[in-house]
Amino acid sequence: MARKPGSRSEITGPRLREAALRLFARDGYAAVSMRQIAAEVGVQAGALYLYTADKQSLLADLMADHLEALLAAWAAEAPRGDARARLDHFARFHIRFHAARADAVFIAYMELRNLTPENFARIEALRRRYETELEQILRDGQAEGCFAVPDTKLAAMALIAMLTGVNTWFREGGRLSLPRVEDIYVDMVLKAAGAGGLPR
Amino acid sequence: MARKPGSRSEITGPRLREAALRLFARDGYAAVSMRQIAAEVGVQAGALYLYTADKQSLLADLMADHLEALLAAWAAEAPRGDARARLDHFARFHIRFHAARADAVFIAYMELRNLTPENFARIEALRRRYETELEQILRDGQAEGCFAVPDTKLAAMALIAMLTGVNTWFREGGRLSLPRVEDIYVDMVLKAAGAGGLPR
DNA sequence: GGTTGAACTGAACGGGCGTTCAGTGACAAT
DNA sequence: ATTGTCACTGAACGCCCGTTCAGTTCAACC
Repeated sequence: MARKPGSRSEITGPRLREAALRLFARDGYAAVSMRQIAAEVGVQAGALYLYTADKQSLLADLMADHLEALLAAWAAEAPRGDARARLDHFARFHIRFHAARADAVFIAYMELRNLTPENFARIEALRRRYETELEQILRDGQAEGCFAVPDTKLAAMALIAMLTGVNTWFREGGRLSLPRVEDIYVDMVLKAAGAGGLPR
Repeated sequence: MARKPGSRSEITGPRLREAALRLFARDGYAAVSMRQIAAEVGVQAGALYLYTADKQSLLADLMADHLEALLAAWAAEAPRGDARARLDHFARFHIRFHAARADAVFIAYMELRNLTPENFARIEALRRRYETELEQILRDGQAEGCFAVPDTKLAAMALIAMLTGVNTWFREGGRLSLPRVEDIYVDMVLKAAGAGGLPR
């Protein structure tokens, strides 16, 4: 037996990426073997190398794709208006987007140290572009006088850490719905920025 | 050659733990071999098993020791006074304690999935005890009427995520001193809790 | 100074790792 | 019906893994 009946690269390729994403998120990059991934795909390990150069670039590509999708999704929303409204929008967008892709988010935050220096630089640049989006909102709000933030760079990182933290505990079907969680976090984010909370 | 001159268990034991802590933090539990740790200690791999039952409990013990030290240190500070003052104190304590033990903090947050279920339960219980400390402050402040938090449980996790995020970027000798960072974060934490910021 | 036991070595165990590659069966085009 | 190529197998490569253990050497005590 060599080629499997019905096998096609447009199917196996995506399946490889899905399996790798799920397993890397669950067990960690270093703890997952190519043979495990192959078993999940339903293929022998050697066949994976038709779809990725090696294990390292499989990880790097998953991370880069996630961050590029994040930036593209944010660019597509392109909120206008005053800084307060844009910060509200950013917080909701961040929670929603990250909740929908928990595995990719987890990998993008946990597996940075398993990247080669070149791949790390590529990924880190993407992450920084996203942070800058938030920092720009904070700077604008500071200029408009509607925020009171001691340091926009620190505040940007603090708020992103807070928002991303949702992923560590949020589970669909839990005590709170996602829109309710968004409300609560938007309230805290706006207050932390000195823009008052959500109207109650 | 068998026993090394000058070797003593009171020395090798701690050295094993220090090496494991540093290497686990830098490369991740799964990516570090017992032989690497042994080389760092200056000993053959087999000798490590005089000091730890296996690799897994080496990790679990490092994490448990860290969290127990955290709880003990917080208990020792035992702040009194109104909720606002205690929240201020908590934020400063958290940043200071975590900045001083970056490696242990990193491991305690990143290596949870490498624990056996029994060890995970042990560690998770310790972490939850710490979260409860903060939540109690928030509940007290809510009762006193000096905080305005939509959900104390979520707020506790949000604030801890924000405070722990300092460790991802803070480096001694950078743009901001640690006391200055504490001030900035205390301001954001108090505001997020609805208690106004730091007086300026 | 002989004895005891703690501290450690070095080799071995069975197994899994990432990656390569010659071979092979299934499909599409002719 | 034949051909060509695509998708995949299965075995192999050299290497490293966590852990065990018989043997060796040093330090301390009597």
